Amino acid sequence: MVEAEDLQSLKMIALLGGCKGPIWLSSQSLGSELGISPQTASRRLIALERQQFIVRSMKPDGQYVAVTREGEGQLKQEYADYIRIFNPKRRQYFLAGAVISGLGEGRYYMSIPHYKEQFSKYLGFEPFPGTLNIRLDPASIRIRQDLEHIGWIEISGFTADERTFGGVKTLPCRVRGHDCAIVEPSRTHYPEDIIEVIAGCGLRKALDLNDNDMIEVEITYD
Amino acid sequence: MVEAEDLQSLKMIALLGGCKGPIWLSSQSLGSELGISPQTASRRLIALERQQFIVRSMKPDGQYVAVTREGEGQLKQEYADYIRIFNPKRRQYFLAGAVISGLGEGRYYMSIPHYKEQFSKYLGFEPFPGTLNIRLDPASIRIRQDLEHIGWIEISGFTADERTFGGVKTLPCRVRGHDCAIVEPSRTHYPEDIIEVIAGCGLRKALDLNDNDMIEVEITYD
DNA sequence: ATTACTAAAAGACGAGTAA
DNA sequence: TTTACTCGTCTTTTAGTAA
Repeated sequence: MVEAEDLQSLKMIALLGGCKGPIWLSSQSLGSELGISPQTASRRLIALERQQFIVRSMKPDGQYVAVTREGEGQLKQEYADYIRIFNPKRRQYFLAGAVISGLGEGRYYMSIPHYKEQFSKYLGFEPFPGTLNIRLDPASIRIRQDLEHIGWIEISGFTADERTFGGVKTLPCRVRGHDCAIVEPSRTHYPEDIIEVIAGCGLRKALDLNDNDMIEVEITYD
Repeated sequence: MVEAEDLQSLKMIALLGGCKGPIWLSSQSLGSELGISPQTASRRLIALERQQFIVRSMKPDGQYVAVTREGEGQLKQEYADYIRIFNPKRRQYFLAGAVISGLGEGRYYMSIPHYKEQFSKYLGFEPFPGTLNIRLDPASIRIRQDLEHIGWIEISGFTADERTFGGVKTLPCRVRGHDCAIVEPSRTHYPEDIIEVIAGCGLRKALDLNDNDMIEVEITYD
């Protein structure tokens, strides 16, 4: 495995055109590009040459430096890693958090036929009357925020008996192999560290969950 | 500017899924991925957290780690650098070498009407009767090899007076602002550290070149 | 099992120097 | 000007330890 500093130097040489042909360098010029002393830059060049990542041609007042095939291979591997990070085939996110006791609101809404029918229609399962509430781990909060911008399913509200039932949005997900969905009111603000998950069965019982158990929620879309 | 080691660790966390959600890590597991000790891995995590490139959520037996927006920004910048290295708009290569005295062969061939006409037709200039010979710097030899695989213009040979004149291939290039072309026999093997360049005028005189002067040759294509 | 500290060992850094 | 050495210093690493 190539040293992190060597990789940094090699990348800089490539950025300066070292893959397209020999570039004119001095230890000082490379050093100032990298924010290191000429001595250290010189040592980096020696190290890269010894690993055959560059070839050098010394002149009295500097040197020609070019990236070799091996050097370019290293850089391409690195490039491939970044492609893997940023261009996954299908987008997939994870949330982690602890099971908490809800306020029973979910159960109430899930008992209302209008919502029940809509969820069945869009999610492919008839929601169990009750939600699993999860307090997100701090590390998950940013992901939760990112999820706001993807394709939630909107379920409209309605008015009945002079009472207004608000719209709800839902996002299919998986929890330990079960098809589930995150649900959330469309309009009203919701605590950003809590999610409510519904499923076709009672998750608490099916997964033998107790308060404070850690659990992961997987969201996939394309 | 982010430290090279920190970047390495951050990239590994991203590869493990840290941009898609919190991942379960221990200093030991990260250390073994990176080939460093758990102590160092722990310190790296602390450093990344202090720079706000990751958020952590400690548990008794490990930790959840997720890449923050700033951390992802750093990685994207790195990604952009690699894109710049490998996806330039138009391909461009450089060769560097020293002017040497040729054997006068070029002058002979360039005086033959058949070649002269063909070069004029394909290159857009009437070649000066003479070639500039360049001994490539060792750092350029790999680029020269890469150039074998791109689009050279083939100029056919011919037979006259019971003598066979071989085919020649040529590649347009620029030398200090002058439109030129590298020429080389199509069939016979040619020393890989020497190139012959033709132009519409006598380059030696026009550029005031003497033997051993260093010169760069620019090849651009799309 | 963890994390993260302290302290000794190893290694990297840059000033100075020679070619 | 270069490159690349030596050398003293400082940083980083890892082993050991405690929580």
